[in-house]
Amino acid sequence: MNIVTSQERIWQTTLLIPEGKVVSYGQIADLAGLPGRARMVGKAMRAAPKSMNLPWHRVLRSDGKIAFDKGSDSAKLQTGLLQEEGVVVNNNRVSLAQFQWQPDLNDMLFQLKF
DNA sequence: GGTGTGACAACAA
DNA sequence: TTTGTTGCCACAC
Repeated sequence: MNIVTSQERIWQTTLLIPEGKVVSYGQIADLAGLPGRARMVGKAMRAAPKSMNLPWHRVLRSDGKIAFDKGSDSAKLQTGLLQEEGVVVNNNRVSLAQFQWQPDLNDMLFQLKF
């Protein structure tokens, strides 16, 4: 009886993404407890109401590219929002090695700092 | 309940 | 790097 829909879990997970970081659709799905359901994430983003202030712009494809066509308005908007947060976007794509969010592990490493 | 579709991912060439 | 294929699952017909 899981009354909570998949997309609600996806939204909650998406809200956890820190500024200046990005994640892939698959990663969101994974963190939301829905491995392999990357496409559901896209649908959830589309269905998400603006009022919840969802950071959808921090969600990219697995290779770091923005999910929209380069020329589209949405892609431009997303690029702008990311750059405002300090994320560098080149030719419609982001360097995941530099900006991909690594939950918990990131904090752990930061605290340990050997 | 079959079929097509989708803000995706992994893999091959 | 780009393109084509296949797997994935929810949703609309």
